[in-house]
Amino acid sequence: MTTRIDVKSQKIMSMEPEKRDRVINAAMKEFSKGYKTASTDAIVRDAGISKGLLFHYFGTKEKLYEFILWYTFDIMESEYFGLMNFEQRDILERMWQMTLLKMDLSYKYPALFEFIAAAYALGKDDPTDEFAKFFKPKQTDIISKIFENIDTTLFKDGVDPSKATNIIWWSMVGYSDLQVGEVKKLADYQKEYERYLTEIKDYFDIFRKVFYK
Amino acid sequence: MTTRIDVKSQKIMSMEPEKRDRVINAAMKEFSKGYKTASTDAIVRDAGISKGLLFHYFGTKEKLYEFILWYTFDIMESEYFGLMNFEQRDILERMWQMTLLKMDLSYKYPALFEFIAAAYALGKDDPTDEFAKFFKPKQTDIISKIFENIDTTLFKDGVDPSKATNIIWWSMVGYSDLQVGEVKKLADYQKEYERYLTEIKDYFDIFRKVFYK
Amino acid sequence: MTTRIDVKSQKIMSMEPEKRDRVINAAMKEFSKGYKTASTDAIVRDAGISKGLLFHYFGTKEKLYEFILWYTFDIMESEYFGLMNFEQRDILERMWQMTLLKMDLSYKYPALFEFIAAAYALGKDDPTDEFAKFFKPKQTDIISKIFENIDTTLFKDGVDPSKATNIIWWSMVGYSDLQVGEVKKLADYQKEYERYLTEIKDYFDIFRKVFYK
Amino acid sequence: MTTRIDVKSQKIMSMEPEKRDRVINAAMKEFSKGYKTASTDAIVRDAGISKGLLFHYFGTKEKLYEFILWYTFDIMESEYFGLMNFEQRDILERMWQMTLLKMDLSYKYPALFEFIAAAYALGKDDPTDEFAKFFKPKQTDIISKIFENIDTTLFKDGVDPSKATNIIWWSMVGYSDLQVGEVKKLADYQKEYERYLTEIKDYFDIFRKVFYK
DNA sequence: TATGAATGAGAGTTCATTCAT
DNA sequence: TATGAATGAACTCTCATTCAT
Repeated sequence: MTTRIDVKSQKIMSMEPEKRDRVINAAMKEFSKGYKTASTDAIVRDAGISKGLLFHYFGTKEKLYEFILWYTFDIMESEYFGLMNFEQRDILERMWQMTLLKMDLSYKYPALFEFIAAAYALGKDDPTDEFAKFFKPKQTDIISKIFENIDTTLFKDGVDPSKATNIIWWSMVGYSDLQVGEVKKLADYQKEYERYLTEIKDYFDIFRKVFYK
Repeated sequence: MTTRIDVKSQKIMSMEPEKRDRVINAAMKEFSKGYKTASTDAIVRDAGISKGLLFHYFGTKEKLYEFILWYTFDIMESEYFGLMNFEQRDILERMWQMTLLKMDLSYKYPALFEFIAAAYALGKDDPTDEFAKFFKPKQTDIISKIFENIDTTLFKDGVDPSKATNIIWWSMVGYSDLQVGEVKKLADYQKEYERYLTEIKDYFDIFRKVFYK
Repeated sequence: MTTRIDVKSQKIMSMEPEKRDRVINAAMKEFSKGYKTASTDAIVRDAGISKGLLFHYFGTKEKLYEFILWYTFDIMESEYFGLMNFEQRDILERMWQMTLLKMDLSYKYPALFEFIAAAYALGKDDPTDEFAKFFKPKQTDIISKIFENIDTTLFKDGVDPSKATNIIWWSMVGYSDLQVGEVKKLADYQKEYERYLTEIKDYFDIFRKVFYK
Repeated sequence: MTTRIDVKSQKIMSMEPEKRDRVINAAMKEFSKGYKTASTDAIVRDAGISKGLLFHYFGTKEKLYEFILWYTFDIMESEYFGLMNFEQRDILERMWQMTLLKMDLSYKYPALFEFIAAAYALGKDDPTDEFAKFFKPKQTDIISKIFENIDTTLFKDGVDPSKATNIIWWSMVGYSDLQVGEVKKLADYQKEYERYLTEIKDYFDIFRKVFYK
């Protein structure tokens, strides 16, 4: 299937929400190891449900994976890109928003970005190639929207705004990857939240200074 | 085992070089999917050897993986970091060197950087956790060496050289990831080589303009 | 491992008893061919279970073998040596008891003594060498207990009781080996039970006549 | 095949005798572990020849095993049973001869009796069932010849000569098994030779005393 | 819904056997 | 003869999936 799944209409949605969240988080965490490496046994153990129930709701491991993929995508749309204010034409302000939203999401779905990273790194591991066929381009669309309609007049003359924007983006990604590596437990994260924020702000200050008029 | 393997003294080294390269490249390519997903059947098919021979030389899938890990590391040491001129204290020049070296390596070992990326992304998938225990820190050491003893006087006042350096690094990584995604066949690569080089040079020009005095 | 396994606490003990017995008897029978020759396929076919289930309960062929080894040992302790009356100081009476107990065991576990014989003959085939390390010496201890504290005054003067005892023991073993070779099916065994008993009694009569005062 | 092999006319006999003996002894030793467990690699390593050569001479592992089986049988016929003096009607004298012959054979072919014991214990392991079909009955024939035409008048009245003979036989077997277990190295064997002989003589003295008039 | 014992196709691994040299 | 690298069928073991309860 290449078509997008309607996450809301899936069987799993009839499951009691608290239990459902356990399943989704367990699956997200386990699939961060890659599709094949992920064990359905580990998922049910972590979620505290039986093997049979998992398959009652999802049918196959592949469908479960697909569900998590689109569920993740929905979250990204509604709680990440959807919350962004694209009226803001200052790309640095726009990205600062993103940073805040991303940090909130990391807090809410601890395995979210690790899962997405694994899904990216392992396009070939994706059995249906669903990710490559639809997800990746879609993600790219959204990302390009981030770069659309920005106020290029803010940039110094002689600085290509598109390349400068890439640099800003890659730096955010790079910093964020560092963080993902460091952050393992929620507790740590809470303690470090402020420190991370300050540090990111420093980078934005640099960008403002060197790229902007 | 946490100890480094002496790649040169492995059984496989007694194999006829042309065949050996086929095996190594096939394994590198297949393991880019992640350890578990990689199929020994696919490796032997791709390398044009029998199942038995693969296991005659490597014993287990895990040992084969470990070999590729350290083989990769050796390449990186001798043909990447080892060839860098650390006398060059201008960080932009230093990174320009790296870029050229990296492009040559991509050309020689088509699956090299994809394999490394997968090994990074899937630390948990690494059965021996060899990568986490030794490889990653070692890589980090090398990377930090890249940032050592650079000429900070070249930077504009008010630009933190360490953060600026990070930005340059992340941008290179980001650009390189884009490329890895695009480049699939050797033919394409050769055609695009010049274009990539020009584009990277543009980024370096920007960095020089905005970060340097 | 050299340590003894607690047979009662093994996973297999949670299996439904009737099925468990089928598995144990099938394994005992198959391992009578020697560890390597024994096929897990044959065991599951004979026991009427699936491949997966066997490995669910035992993990590896080796652990299954080890289990059977110690299970056998437990039987021998509790249903053979444990039931002997060592108060009886007349060695011929003592061995007569043993003979009866052994015949009952053969009846209950058809492959028991064949398995033990194979385990003895193939110490080198024992992958863990468990048998050599612990089982054999232990068996020897028990056997020596059989020869302890016997009433040597019953023997004629000029007959070394220790050597006479050895002769009795070896004769029992020899006769028993003959029987094991002959007995294949339970049906036969039942028919022949009485005949065997009478014949053994004849040998004991001889021993009594020639060795005792 | 159920037919006996003519050992002398086998391809291997054209091999240089010294090398041939190395092969035969290595095979005998290795097959003492049982047919399946025995490794052709171990045999060629031990014999100091190449894999190819072994298969050049024997074709298959099974044929090698069969050869060793019949070679063993030939030895037993020509250097054991063939050397016995069946004119001697005193069963104790007859068995004393056997003991001496057997000890000499153990000395000459260190793995001979271990191999035979394994072949006996593992009739089922014998892939062709050659042993069960022909070898075992033949052996039994020879053994029964040992018990034929003996002077029963030497036995005390009231002692069944046939049963007494069995007792003597089983005792010899039992003692011999003990020895096989103990004797591992040739050096040891030489040292212990005299001691073994004396001990066996003691047993024969007992038999003479208790069974004979 | 909910369980988890049971299944079997598929993957890794071994080793007798072949064959180019 | 003699070699040993190479082969592939057969074996052990794994894990997504099913199904009786």
